[in-house]
Amino acid sequence: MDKPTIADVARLAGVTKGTVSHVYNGHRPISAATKKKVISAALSLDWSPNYNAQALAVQRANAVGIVLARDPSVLASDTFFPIFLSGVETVLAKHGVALVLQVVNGHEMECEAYRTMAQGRVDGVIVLDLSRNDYRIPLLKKLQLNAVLADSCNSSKDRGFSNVWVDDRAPIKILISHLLELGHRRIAHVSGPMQYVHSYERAQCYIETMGSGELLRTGDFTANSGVECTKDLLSSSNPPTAIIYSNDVMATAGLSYAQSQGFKIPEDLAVAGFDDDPISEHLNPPLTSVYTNAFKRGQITADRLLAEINGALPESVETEPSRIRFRASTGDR
Amino acid sequence: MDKPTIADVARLAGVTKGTVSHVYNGHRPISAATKKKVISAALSLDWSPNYNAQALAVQRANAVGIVLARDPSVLASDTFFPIFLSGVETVLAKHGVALVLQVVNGHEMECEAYRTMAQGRVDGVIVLDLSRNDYRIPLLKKLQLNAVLADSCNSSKDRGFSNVWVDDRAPIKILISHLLELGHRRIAHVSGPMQYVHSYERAQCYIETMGSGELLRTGDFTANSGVECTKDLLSSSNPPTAIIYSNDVMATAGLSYAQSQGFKIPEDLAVAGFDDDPISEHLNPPLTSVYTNAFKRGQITADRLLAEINGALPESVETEPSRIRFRASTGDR
DNA sequence: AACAGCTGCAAAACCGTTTCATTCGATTGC
DNA sequence: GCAATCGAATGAAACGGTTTTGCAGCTGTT
Repeated sequence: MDKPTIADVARLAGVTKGTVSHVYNGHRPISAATKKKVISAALSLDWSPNYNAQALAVQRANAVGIVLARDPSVLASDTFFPIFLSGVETVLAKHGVALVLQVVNGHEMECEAYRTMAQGRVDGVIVLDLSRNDYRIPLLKKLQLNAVLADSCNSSKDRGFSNVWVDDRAPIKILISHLLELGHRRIAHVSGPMQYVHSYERAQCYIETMGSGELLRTGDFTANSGVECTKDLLSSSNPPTAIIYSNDVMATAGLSYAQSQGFKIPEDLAVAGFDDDPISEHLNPPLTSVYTNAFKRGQITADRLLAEINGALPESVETEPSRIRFRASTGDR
Repeated sequence: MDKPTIADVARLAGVTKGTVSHVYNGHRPISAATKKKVISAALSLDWSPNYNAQALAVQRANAVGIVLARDPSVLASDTFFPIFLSGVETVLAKHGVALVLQVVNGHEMECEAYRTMAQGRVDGVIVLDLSRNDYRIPLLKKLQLNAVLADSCNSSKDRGFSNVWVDDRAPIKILISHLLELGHRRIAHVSGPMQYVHSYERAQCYIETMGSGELLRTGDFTANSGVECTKDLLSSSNPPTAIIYSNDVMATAGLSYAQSQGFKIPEDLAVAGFDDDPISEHLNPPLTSVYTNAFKRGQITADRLLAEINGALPESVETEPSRIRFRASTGDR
């Protein structure tokens, strides 16, 4: 009734545990005859190697971790993460590696999560939502944990970790110049929290390109903050004619608010988002957004992490540039 | 430089490994003096027990699993799951239990995922997206895996697993009677795939309450299918004046499509969704939807699973009934 | 003073697998 | 025909903890 062990298989096959092990991992040549005996014994007992024992013996968990420090409602409206995750999983599945996911709130719990992961639970972690001067970097180094950072610029030269980055400035520049061509002069930006590298890079690029931060508002990626920032911008004495939001949830909420106040989109106000939520092209009007290829980034990130776990050196790799999906909310198509 | 082991701690404290172990798990009384020695030794070495070794010894992984068989884009637009997950994690974190998540595509990979989880990687699983006559139920029984099902009706009397269920019929009934009161007579329903219990229950209740399935269309929870079903319904010779969708993504896409065709919402068409996506109340018009309290359901589900892992018997528990958030898309507020 | 009953720790066995040094037997080369 | 070689299997020692057993040294009772 109890789960059979390798010893049971060995006994039934008339060989030793070591031989059974070698049959299954191919680290030593085994004669065809014994191989057959062992396999049929294992099959008849319905045996498969115990994960924890294996992990203990080879000192490898065959798992990687992701720690998310996010509020549930922010988590819910982020469409980047689940698609990124799918990409990660396609790669992990191919190598029989599991993903352990921890959603935490607060600095304390976050550190704790990394710490327990470092106790042999995972072989490495993927670090998302990178902050400028992220405190996790020294922590991870101290824990001697393999890690790959998902970054928004090539800032990790000397950090000793791999990073898989995408240029978050380029799409902002393109969006702005496109809006300028359409005749817009007062272009606003609703950013995410500035501690995040992605929010910061986008906002910084916006300021540099526009030459001013007058029409910059800082949101927090929630629908609520999208509405609040929009309200603030539109009620000013010299309101913008276009707003670029740092994600689609804020853009959608802002757009809907503007509509409810009688603004015609895009005639009175052009709107663009970021991350291209699958729903965005089905809104009314369809929302212009930046497609960041989250799936592929997930795959590349996982690939790098596995490589590093297998001994490769840290490396900085740039992923495919984001592309802009121009739609009716900016007057396109 | 290498990670310290329990033996290092024992040596430094001048005791044996067993004593160190007892200090940390309290299975035997230890004198205050030794306890102090051991703890200070552990602290100075920065030791903490190795996860795999512990798991092997106590035959418990201290982890639970979730396998999701979903297409990335469906995963991305599902807001139920991330919030449910947050609820699960709050409970797990409190008990130091990790979550291993596997996103798979296809029956084959799904079985494989459950199988590897059963090899000691997790102590139990949470089963989502239950199908009628779900093939996973016999599989899980065969694998002798603890499991809690997230169900949409109390159908699991004799299945031998705990289920945490919510009545998905009640909100449909309320929605329909509300729409009837508002004068609607032709009320349509866009469901999810009928193999899922939740989709089936909602659709079945819809048919029973309306007395006909004439205005029932089957979608797949994607924005695209929301548009297609809506197009089909609105282009019929006797179109509905109200549509209830089985999730908010389809509802939002359908609503936007109707608007783009010149329908005024809610005057020409009333629209309601399901699951109350955080963005829904910020749409234009705000979307009436069914709030299912995913966070709490996650907590309750995790609690049951942990109880069962600790020896409790399977049990069927009904969670707090869903409540309807009436908003302008149905002419409320 | 003898004996039972505690208490607190040491020692050893165990969890299920991998790995490493070794042995055994069959070939091969000279 | 004998040493050297080689492939295949063995047995024991890790891996890093937990749990059980056993023993020494007290305490307290009669």
